[in-house]
Amino acid sequence: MASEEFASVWTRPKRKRRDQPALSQEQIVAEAIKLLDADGLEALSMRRLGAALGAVATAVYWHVANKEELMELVIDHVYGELEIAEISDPDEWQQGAIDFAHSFRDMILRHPWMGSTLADVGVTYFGPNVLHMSDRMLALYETAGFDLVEANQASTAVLGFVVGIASTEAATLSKVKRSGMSATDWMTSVWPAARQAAEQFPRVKALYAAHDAQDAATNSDETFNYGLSRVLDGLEARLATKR
Amino acid sequence: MASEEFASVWTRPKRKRRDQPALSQEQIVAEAIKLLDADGLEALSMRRLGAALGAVATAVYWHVANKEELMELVIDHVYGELEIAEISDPDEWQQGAIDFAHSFRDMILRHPWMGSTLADVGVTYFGPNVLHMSDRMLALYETAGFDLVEANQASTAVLGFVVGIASTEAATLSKVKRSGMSATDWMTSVWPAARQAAEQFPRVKALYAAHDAQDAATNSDETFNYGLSRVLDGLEARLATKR
DNA sequence: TGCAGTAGTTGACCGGCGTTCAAGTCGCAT
DNA sequence: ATGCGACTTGAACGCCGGTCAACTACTGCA
Repeated sequence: MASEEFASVWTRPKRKRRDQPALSQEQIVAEAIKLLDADGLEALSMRRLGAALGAVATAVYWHVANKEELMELVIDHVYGELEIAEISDPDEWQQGAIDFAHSFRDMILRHPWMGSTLADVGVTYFGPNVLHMSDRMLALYETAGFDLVEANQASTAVLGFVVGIASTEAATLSKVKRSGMSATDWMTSVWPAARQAAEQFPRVKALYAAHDAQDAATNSDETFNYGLSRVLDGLEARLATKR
Repeated sequence: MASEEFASVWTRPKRKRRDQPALSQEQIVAEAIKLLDADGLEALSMRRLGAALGAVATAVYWHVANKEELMELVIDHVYGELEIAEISDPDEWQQGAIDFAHSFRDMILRHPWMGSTLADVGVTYFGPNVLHMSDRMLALYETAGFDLVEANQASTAVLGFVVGIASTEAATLSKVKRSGMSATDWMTSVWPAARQAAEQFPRVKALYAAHDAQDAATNSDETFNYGLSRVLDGLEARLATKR
C-alpha cells in the first residue's frame, strides 16, 4: 500500500527506461542539428552530443553506427524542411522552381554547416526525404514539359546552381559567426584587407570600389535572384523549342 | 686541395641548410596536394605531411601558421591550374566561358577533395591566383557586353553552377576511390540499394529504370554540358536585351 | 517466484589529431 | 670565439572517433 505506492514512485522512472529509453535516434538527430546550428560543423563531436543529451558519448553508438551515418540522418532530416509546390498547370513551373530554389537556399542559410556537408552528399545518399524531394522536383519539371531524362538534367542544373551559390554564402555566414562580430562589423574589419589584396587586379578593384562594405552584404539576394532568373530563362527557351 | 675539396664535399649539404632550408612553403604546399590527391581530405594531417617531407610535424609550423592557412595556400595553388582565355571579340565570350567552366570542372575532378573544401572558400580568401581568376572572369563577361556589376553577377552564376555540379560529382568520385573498387564495380554494388530505396518514388524509380548502372556513370558529362548550355543561353538572352 | 536473456548505458582505453613550447642544432656576422 | 637568428626537434596537452568488456534495469519464460 503506502510502501507499495512509494515503491512505485521510485520505480516509475526506471519503468520508463524500457517504454521510452533515454535516447532515441530522432532525439539524437534533433540534438545534433541543434549543436550544429549553434556552433558549426567542427563543434559537433560524439562526446559533446552525448553530453548535450545528458548521457555519455558511447551511448550514442547504440542508436547510430558512427558519425558518418549520423550525418546522413541529419542531412535527410534537414531535407524535410524543404517545400516544393505540387503544380498541374505547366505555366506555373517557373514560380514553382523559384519557390523551391529559395526554399533550398533559405535552408542552407539557416544551417550554414549544410553548405560544407552538402558537397559530400552527391548521388549516394538515399534518405526518404532526399528521395522525396528528388521525386517532387522531377514532377515539377515534367509538368513544365520536359521528358523524364531531361527533367533530371534540368533540375540538376538548377539545384547545382543553388547549392554552389548558397554554399558560398553559407561559408561567409559561418566565418562571421565564428568571429563573434556582427555581420557589418565583420565586413568592415575584412574590407581593408580585401581592397589591398585587390590592388593589382583592376576589375576586382573597381568592383570593390563600386560597392562599399555596407551593401556588399546586401547584394547577395540580388546576385542569387539574377543567376536563378538566367538559368530559368535558359530552360524556358529550351522548352519553347519543344512546343 | 684534396682535403679541401673533400671537406667541401662534406660541408656542402650543411651549407645548403642556410641557402635552402630543408623545408619551404612551396614544397610543403606541393606535398600537401600530393597527399590530398592520393588519399583524400581526411588523410592530410600535419604529422603525415611532416613525415612525407622527411621531417616532423612541428617543423611544418615554422613555415605555415596552422592547418587552415595551409589549406588556403593549397587552394590558391590549385587555382593556378585554371585556364581562361583572353578574348577581345564579344562573339567569342560563350566559347571562353565554356572553356573556363570545363577547366574548372576538370580541376575539381582532378582534385576531388577540392569539392568539399571549396564551399569554405566563399568571398573571404584573397590568394593571388584566386583574385587573378576573378579578374579574368570579369574581363571575359565585360567583353561579352555586361557592365562590371552585372559581369560579376553573371560570372558568379556560372561559377556557382560549376561548383555545385562538380562538387557533387567529386563527392561520388571520392567515395568510389575510398571503396577501393573500380568505378563500374562500385556502381554495380550501389545500384541495388539505390533501386530499392527508390521503390516508393515513381519518378526516381523510372529514372533509374531508364538507365542502367553502366551509363549512369557516363551521363555526368552530358548533364554538366546541358546545364551549362542553359545558363549561357540565359545570359545570352539577357545580353540581347542590351544591344 | 526466480532465472535467463536482452536492450540500453557506462567507463576504460586505443591511436591519432592540431597545436604549443622549451630546448636544441647549425651557419653566419661580429 | 661568441652570440644571434633561422630552422628543427621532442615532449606534452586536450580533444577526437571508435571499440569493448562490464554493468543496469527491465522482459518473458519456467
